[in-house]
Amino acid sequence: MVDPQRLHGHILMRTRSQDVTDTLRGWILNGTLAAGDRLEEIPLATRLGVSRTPVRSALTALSNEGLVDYQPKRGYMVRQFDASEVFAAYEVRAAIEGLACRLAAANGVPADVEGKLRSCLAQGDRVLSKGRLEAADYEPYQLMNITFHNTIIELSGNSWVDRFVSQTHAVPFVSDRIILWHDYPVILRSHDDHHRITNALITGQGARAEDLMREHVYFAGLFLKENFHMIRQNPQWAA
Amino acid sequence: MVDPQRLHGHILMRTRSQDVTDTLRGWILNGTLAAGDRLEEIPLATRLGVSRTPVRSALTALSNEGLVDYQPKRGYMVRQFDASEVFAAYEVRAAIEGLACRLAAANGVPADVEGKLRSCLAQGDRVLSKGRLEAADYEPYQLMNITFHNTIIELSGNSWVDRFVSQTHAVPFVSDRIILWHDYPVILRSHDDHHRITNALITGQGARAEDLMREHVYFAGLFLKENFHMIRQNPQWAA
DNA sequence: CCGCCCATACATGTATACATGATGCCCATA
DNA sequence: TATGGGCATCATGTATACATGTATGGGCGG
Repeated sequence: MVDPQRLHGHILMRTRSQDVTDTLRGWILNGTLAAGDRLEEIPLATRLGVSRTPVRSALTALSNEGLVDYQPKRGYMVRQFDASEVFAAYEVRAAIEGLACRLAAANGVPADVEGKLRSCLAQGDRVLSKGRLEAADYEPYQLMNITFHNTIIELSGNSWVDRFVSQTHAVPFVSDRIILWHDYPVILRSHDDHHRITNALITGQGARAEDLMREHVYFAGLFLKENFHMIRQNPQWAA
Repeated sequence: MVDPQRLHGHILMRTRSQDVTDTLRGWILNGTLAAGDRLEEIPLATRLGVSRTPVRSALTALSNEGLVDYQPKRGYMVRQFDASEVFAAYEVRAAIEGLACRLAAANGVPADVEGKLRSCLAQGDRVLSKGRLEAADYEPYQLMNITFHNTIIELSGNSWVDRFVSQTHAVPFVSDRIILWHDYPVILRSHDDHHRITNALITGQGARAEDLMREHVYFAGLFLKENFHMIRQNPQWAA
């Protein structure tokens, strides 16, 4: 991926609007701002030490991302996502990431990408070989999982796949960054999917890779749905 | 669908920012603003008779929609979509609308929705029964086609499907609004797909409906790709 | 006592002034 | 002549003042 900071030899500026957007998105995703909270421009501007302008810009952006609801002259509100909407996002993700696998298999897997995938597999194997999960393993495993999925998406060469999957990630609870740690066998099986998907990709079995990925993502959504209420109440159980 | 103009008994205001956004989007989609054109705030503001503020707001929104490229301190540019990117959008649309069919079939088709679909079929049959296409038929056929697809998307009950398909439509040339009229047999076959899809939906054949819709949309993309250069040069051939 | 209406307070929408970084020209120098 | 640095210009980023629609609360009528 091209470094988005550099282009034409210039170091692209980072504007306050972008910073504020990222900050507010973070606050929404990590729960600092709860669903239903009103987002008032002046208090936010004061809190962030900027004027209303970048705040308004950020709210517009977040509204376009779908994270906040907007009504003219009535302001912005942190959007409420219920379980069915979150699950619906996984359904779509399953279809799109399945497509990504099919395309990736058709494109063929270059040696360096194969190495990257195998490295993800090895890392997951290492973590899971202990027969249980420890807190220290959460973050590395998350990163591995993100890398694995992103690698395939990138390999698909379809920018829309990337764009839409990114959008589904920008929703509380819908993310590879969310993993439920309390059920070791589920994670074990999930990582076994990674093995089979990699195998299918490398051997050019596009349809098989697609089916595997669809189920892989779909089940993650199903599992999340079943545990949704629990997670809402105890966000620390997910990471 | 709920009337977005009304909520809580209020008639929602329309802001200049929204008007400007819609105007500029229109100018981009209909070619008034060509790919690669720089979008400068002050000239646009002058041209539209507003200040820079709503223009900036609109440009931010269009940037989030992906219609314009943005680089901090360097401004906005109408995005260039090449043939491969346009085709990539159809690939994704095919996967998502296929999913919509599967979900719709699983949900079951209420009588009124079935009536709507059958009415679309009948209208298409009527237009095509003449054995050729006349200019006067373009717009009704387009509207029928849009209605048909939207009905299924709505029936899927998955808001993300709706959202993502809408996003792919907001790209020059990727739209049910674009139909290539010069090849009657292709349209005839396309409408035959509509018949089979409806049949599959009503009889609850989710997998069949999905496969049919995937191919239906995929082929539209393929056909567009093959004729892309022609259309670029003669936009009037598409409608 | 309840409900409606209007006035006032306030948040958001818009315009504009000011700050800052990008672009391009000019000229000095190799 | 080609190249590179510095300065002027201008578009964009931000702050703030002003305009306008919304919502709350108190008073009036039923």
